[in-house]
Amino acid sequence: MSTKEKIVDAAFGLFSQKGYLGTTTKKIALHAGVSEVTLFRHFGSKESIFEEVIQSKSFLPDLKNLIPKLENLSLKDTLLEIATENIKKLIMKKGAIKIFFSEVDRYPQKVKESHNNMCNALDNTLITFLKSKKELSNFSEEDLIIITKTIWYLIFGYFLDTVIIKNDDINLSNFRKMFSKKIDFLINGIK
Amino acid sequence: MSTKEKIVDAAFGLFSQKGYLGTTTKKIALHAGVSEVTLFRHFGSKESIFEEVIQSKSFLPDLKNLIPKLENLSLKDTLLEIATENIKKLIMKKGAIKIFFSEVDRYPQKVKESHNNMCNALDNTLITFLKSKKELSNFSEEDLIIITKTIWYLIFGYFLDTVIIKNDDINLSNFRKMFSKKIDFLINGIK
DNA sequence: CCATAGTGTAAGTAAGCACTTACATATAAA
DNA sequence: TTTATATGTAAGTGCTTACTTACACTATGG
Repeated sequence: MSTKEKIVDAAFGLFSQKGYLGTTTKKIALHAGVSEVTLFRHFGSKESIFEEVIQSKSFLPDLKNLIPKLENLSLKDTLLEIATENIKKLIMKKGAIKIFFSEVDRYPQKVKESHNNMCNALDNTLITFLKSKKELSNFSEEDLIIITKTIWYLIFGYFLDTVIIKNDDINLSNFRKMFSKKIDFLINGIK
Repeated sequence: MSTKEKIVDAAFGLFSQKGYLGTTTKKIALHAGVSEVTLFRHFGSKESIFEEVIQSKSFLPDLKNLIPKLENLSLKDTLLEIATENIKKLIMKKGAIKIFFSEVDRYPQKVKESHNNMCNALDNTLITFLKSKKELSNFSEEDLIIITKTIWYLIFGYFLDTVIIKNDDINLSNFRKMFSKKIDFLINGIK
């Protein structure tokens, strides 16, 4: 791993745990296993380390790779797979998400942009996919958007509640059990 | 308003916008319209100002006041009223919620505690209420918990997405329209 | 052998921070 | 009038921070 990468990795870990202001260049250097001067020689300032971190650690969800696997599944199983895949992704990117939340006001544009990209990518892929399901063929575009948001909020709400706030680990099989029930309710209604 | 209150209010505003480390005692004093020394005479340290802020600005949702109004409504309208009431509350407490999110790692116990209290209060009131609805009499306790969480995540997810991340204002009538559809799907199913 | 690029150590700088001290002022109760 | 209480101003202390400068070391390629 190059010196630059070591620095970015260390900075990422610290920023996500302690926030931007709670992280010192000294600690970044220490965690990266380099001297503080080296850090400034590579990046010039703490600010530009942060920018590099946001750029390199932000992410787009890649539902596209998942779609082939879903062709022959029922609507319920499909949604369950999508939810599982996404919660895994969220867990992997926990650090980045924490940074986004605590630095929203420091870098409003970047955070907003990144969030919008992420959501749009997710929404579009999911909507396109839902359109192709015969069970949902009678729904309007508008309705599908609402259904998509519903599913997304269920995943995101659970993630924030459990991982970010309670800081518990997610047990994937428990998550699937829970989510499976929620989807049941959504598909069949609670009435 | 007493000097103490002025200080706590100013600190609250700044903490929620800039975070704990991003807020200086100088700025708190300035915003409160008092001198910095006065601030230390009252609280002794920045830390204890923060503690006062968390204590005085944290909140429990009070669904209880709402319940009488809900007696004669349909399940759907009931849930819609509850959601509306809660999103209003969340908006009012936006600042406190922002502080919770950005200071989770600084004060894990307090934030966790506060969050758990809030969620439990909400869950319990809502579950008790749902139990009383005849439409839901055939559901188990476990199912009702899941339904409760589903509703809560829909509200919370929307709030975070719109208010915290996008920093948009919530148009209550739009929210109700959206949420009404989501509840329709939940009650009647999407199949 | 020499030049270059990347690194380390040590020391320091200027600024900002939480917090303190000393002293003056105002108000209101005794 | 005196006294206690709450405030303000001004100055300063000690610490930490991001960032700099100067110099020495090592490895690699020509």
